Amino acid sequence: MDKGGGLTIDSSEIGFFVTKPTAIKSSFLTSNHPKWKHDLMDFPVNLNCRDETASPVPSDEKRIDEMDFFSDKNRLKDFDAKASTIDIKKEDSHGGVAPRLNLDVNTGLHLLTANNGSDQSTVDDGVSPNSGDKKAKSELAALQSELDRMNEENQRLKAMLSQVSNNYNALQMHLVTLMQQQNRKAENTQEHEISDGKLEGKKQDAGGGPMVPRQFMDLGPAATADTDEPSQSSSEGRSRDRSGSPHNNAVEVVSKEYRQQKNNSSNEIVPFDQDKGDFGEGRGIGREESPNQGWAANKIPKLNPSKNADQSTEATMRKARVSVRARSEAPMITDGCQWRKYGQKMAKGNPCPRAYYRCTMAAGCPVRKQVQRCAEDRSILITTYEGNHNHPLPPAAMAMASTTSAAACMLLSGSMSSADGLINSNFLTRTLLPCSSSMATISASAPFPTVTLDLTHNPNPLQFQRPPTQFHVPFPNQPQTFPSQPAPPLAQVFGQTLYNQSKFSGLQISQDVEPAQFVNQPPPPQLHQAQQTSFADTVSAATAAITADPNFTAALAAAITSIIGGGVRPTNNSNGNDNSNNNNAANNSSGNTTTSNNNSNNNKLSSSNFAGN
DNA sequence: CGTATTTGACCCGCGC
DNA sequence: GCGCGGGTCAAATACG
Repeated sequence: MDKGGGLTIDSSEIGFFVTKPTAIKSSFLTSNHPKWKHDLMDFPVNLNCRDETASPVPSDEKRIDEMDFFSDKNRLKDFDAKASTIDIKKEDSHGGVAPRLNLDVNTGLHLLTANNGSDQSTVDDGVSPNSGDKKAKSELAALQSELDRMNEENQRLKAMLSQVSNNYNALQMHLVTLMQQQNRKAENTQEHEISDGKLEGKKQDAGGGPMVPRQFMDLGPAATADTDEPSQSSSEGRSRDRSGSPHNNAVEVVSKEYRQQKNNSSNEIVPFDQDKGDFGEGRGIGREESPNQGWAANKIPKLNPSKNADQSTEATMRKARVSVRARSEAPMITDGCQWRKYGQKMAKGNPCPRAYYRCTMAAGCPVRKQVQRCAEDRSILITTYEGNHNHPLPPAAMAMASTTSAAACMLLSGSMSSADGLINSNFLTRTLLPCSSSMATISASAPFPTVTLDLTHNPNPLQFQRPPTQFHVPFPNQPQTFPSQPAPPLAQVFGQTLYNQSKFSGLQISQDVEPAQFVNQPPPPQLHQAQQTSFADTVSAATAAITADPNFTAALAAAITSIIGGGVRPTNNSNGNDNSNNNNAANNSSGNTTTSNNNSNNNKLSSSNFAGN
C-alpha cells in the first residue's frame, strides 16, 4: 500500500483494520499535522492523497491547496463554496495559475486519478460559462455523494472496529480478573498446604476454575507456574530435544528455557513478582520473551508425546521470531549484546549469506539471532531474534531485548489468545508501533510467526537525531544508557514503545520499572494528562488508556509521535540515509558486541560476510 | 596462546 | 525413501 500511486484509494487505508490476517502491514497514516491527526480516524483517505504529490503541478501550490482542502473534511462537504473561494484566491495571487489549481482540487476529489485533463477544462469552464458551471456542480454533487458514502462506510467500519476492540478489551480485562483470582486461589492453596498439608485436592480446586484464562492466554507451560526454579524433572521431561543427538548443548538450553518459560507463566499472573533472583531487567526481558524460545527448542514438541494442547502452544511460542529490518552498512546492528557467530549459510532465494549468532553474554543463553541482507535491497539488514536471555542485560541491550520480547509477546497474544486472528493481528499491528508508519508487519503465514519491525521506512528521521536521553528507557538502575552515543540505537525507540505497550497486552511484564500497571489498575484514558507527564508515565498511561478506548489508538499514535519525534513527516525521502546513519552511529559507539561490528572490523566483516559472497 | 571466525559436515524436518 | 533446505556443530583457521 505504501507503493500505492497517486491518489488511488487503497482499501487498507480506507479502513486499515480490513486487512488480511496473515500478513498485515501497519498502515498508520501518520501525519503530525494536527488536522490530520484529528481526521485520522474519520477520513484516512485524505492522508494518502496528501502524502503523495507526484503531480507535475508545482509542489508549493498543490500542497497548500491540498492541505487546506483535505485538512478539514467539512470543507469537502461544502465544496461548492470553498472551491470558488480557492479559485479567487489563487487568481489573485498567481494569476494564470488558477486552472492548475482547480485541477488539483478536482483531482483530490476524484481520489482516483492523479491527473485528469477533463477536470481542467471543466473547471476552466466553470469560471466563466454557466453550462460548465452546472457541469462542474453536478460533478461535485456526485463527488460529494460519493464522499458521503465513503464516510458512511468508514463510520460503519469504525463502529465495527470499535465493537471488536471493545469485545477484545473486555475479554482481556476479564482474563486478567480471572488470572488474579487464580493467583489468589493459588496463594490460598499454598497457605493451606503449609498449614494442613492438604495439597492435592486444593490444587485441583484451585486449578479447576481458572482453566479458561490459562487456556486462553497461555504463553507457556503453566503446569508448574509457581516455581521459581522448576524442578529438573518436570522441565527436562518436557524439553526433550534431540535426546539422542549429540547436541547436548541444545538440550541444556532447552531445559533452561523451559524453566524460564514456567516462570513466565507464573509471572504473567503475578505482575508484581519481579524479585525472583538477580536477573533484574534482563530477567524481566526473559520473562516477557517467553514465547521466544531458542532456535533448537523448535523441535521439542515432536519428541514430547504428552500434552498436545500445551505442546502446540509451546511450539507456537518457541517459533515466534522478531525480525528487525534496518538500513545499515554495518554487518550487524548493535543491540548491546555479545554475539558469537557460529554458522553461516546460504539461504535459498537470497544471494547474501545468512549468519547465525548466539548470545555469549552468559553461558547457555539460548538467544540466537540471524543476520542477513535483504535480497532486494542489500542496504537493508534483517536481524531476526529468537529466544530469551537468561542473564542480566546491559543497558544497551535492554532496548532491543524489550523490543523483540514485547513484539513476540504481542504477536503471540494476538495469534494465540483468540481465534480471531484478524482482530488480534490488527490490534497488534495498531499497538505495536503506533508512532510509526508501516513499521510493524505481522506474518502468520511464515513457518514461524514473525513480527517484522521495519525501520527502513522511518516516518520521522528526526527522532533519531535527538539526544539519547529523549528516548532513554527509564530503568532505575541504568542511569546512563548511551551517554556518548550521537544517536540512540534504533531499538531504543521501539523498545520503549513495545515494552510499554506489551503491558496492556496483558502479558507478563515484570521489569523493575513500573510494576505492570495494566493488570491491577489501568489508568484512565486521559491523553492530555499523559502528554504532560514524563515519558514513561506518558506511555504507560497511554497504553493503559488504549485498553479502555480502542479509538484512542490514533490519538496515542499522535501523542507518542509528538513526544518521541516531535513530529512526523509524511514524506520519507531520506529515511534510508537517516536510518543508516543512525545504525552506524550505534555501531560505532557500542563496545558490547564482540563480533566485528566495531569500527575497525566493519569493513572487513562486511565484505567477507555479505559482499564477498 | 587464547579467542573468535570460518566452513564443511552433519542433523533434522518437511515435501514429494 | 529421497532430496532439499534450515540450523547447528566443531575442526581448522585467523587474529590480536
